[in-house]
Amino acid sequence: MAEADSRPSNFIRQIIDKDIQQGLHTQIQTRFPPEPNGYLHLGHAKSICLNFGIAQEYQGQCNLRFDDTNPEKEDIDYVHSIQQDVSWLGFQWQGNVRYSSNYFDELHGFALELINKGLAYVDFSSQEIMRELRGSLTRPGTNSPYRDTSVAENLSLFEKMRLGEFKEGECLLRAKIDMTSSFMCMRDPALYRVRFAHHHQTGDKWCIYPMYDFTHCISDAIEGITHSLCTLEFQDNRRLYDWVISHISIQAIPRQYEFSRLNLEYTVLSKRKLIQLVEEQLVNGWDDPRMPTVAGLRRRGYTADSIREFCKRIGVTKIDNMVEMSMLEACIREQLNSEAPRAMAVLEPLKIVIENYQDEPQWLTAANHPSDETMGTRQVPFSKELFIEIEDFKEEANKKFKRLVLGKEVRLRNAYVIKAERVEKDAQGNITTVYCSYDKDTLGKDPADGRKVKGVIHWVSVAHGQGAEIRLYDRLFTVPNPGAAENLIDCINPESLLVKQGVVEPSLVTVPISAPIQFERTGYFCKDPDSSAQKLVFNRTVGLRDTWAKVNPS
RNA sequence: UGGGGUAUAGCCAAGUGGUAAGGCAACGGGUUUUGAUCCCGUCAUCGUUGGUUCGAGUCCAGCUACCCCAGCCA
Repeated sequence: MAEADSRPSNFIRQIIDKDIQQGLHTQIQTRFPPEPNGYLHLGHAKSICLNFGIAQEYQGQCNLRFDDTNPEKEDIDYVHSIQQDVSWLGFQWQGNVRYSSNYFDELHGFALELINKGLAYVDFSSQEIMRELRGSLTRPGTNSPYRDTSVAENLSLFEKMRLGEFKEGECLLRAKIDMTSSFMCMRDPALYRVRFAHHHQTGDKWCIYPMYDFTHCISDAIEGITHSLCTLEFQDNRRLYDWVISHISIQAIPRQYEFSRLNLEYTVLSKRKLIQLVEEQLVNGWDDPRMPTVAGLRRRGYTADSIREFCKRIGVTKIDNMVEMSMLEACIREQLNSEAPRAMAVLEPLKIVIENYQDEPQWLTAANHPSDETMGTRQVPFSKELFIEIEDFKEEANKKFKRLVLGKEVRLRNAYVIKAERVEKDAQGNITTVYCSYDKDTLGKDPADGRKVKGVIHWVSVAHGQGAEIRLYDRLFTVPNPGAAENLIDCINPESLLVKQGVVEPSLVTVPISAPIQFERTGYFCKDPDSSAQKLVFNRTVGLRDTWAKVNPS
């Protein structure tokens, strides 16, 4: 892939350039901070490419940090899959994997500092009361009756929280900021809540867990993060991020910058909705090839290169966006066009018999790539009985149809020119066999008499072909923006997965799992992990660009 | 009706006061034993109104549209 790329330009890099120019930093430090509550998807890939990409470019470092402050939603399986996906995408984090939970002791200490400064208090208001006192977007909030509890009392209360003396929901630690702020997140936000939950990293050590807004900025500061990059919905939270950092005793001053999250047509990129798809079994797990997850795309046949290229092409801005699927597809097609060896496979077989071919089967030589000779050749068996695609034959057709037509000629890819002589049909009138003749002087050359053969079709020898299950994927949803729909299930595309029982040339039996391959005239495929010695299974990664389908929709 | 943000082509996106990059898509044409690839060509005055300036996508003001915020989620 064209990696000889010019350095991407975006507003974040411009900020960093300026910071460096002003001598603010000697080294750039970023972080990728997923919550381990699901698999990584393309939206995360965008963030990963941004954060790790910036670190690479500026000779800095990027940390991988699990933002694991909510044990009820998180799971160790996710921390494993996330590490695997980041590595697969081609990035290496600095040192060990970090966890926000690594800092629970320090976080606790900073909470005590805020209490001691009279900037945090324990509130026993019910959730309903608290919501009422918070006010609304246009109406200021009202101070809680617990707001003026003494420091000593708060210290004691918070310690009791930590010791498990209060029930979940009974109380929480809040920052004392401003109940009239126009930033809702500044109206005395929660800092710690009580949760008697087992944590995948800290076990049962804690029964109080810090909130995101309190944790993230401090974790950034502890790790020496210089530029903390997140998505647009955290813009308001930046005020709280800065407030926390400036009211505790910590040296580093990380700065938060926000960019717009990725939206892709005909899919969803929200962890909540992806979890729904998996849990309600609308797809076959997180790595279902229809999923926009890194695991799903990988199984589908997308390469890490192509995903990185995609992230480069979509850019980084603060503009709400909806990227077309064609952008993603162009990235994988570009790479696979140059790298995938070619082969022949018939998805919906129709038998043809070449009546004047009386020889034994012969092995023809076929190029593995039309323009890259270094990819070599392979042998393809040719015999009297072959399979071609059902859609590649018509009894009659206009001249625009460049395939096999009764009484006309067509080129068999890598082989001879044949002519359809007659058809055989079953009782229902379906064509069962097409009888043909071949021109034995057309192997590797045009007919000597100068007649032109317009079309080329692919084929597989009946006797040598191997049966294969071929899975064709289409968009998961029927609407461009399923995320905006009332009900996700209503817009699931019932034809997002079509299974064909096809036949493939023998060379495909031995291709490794997940290696890319182009089925000529059909698309790019890869062998699925479901394949076994008894059963071949191929996934279609993406079809070939098809201008014929556009002028001739079936 | 409060606050925070954003508006450049069908989509993504450069542009940082000097006369609108690039990619995707689309549409023409050429090559082709993949209706693929490849090659050539076509495709915008910058949400809107006004102002400043010799000169405005870039600066200023008003207007409009869209997104985010009232979790003990992140």
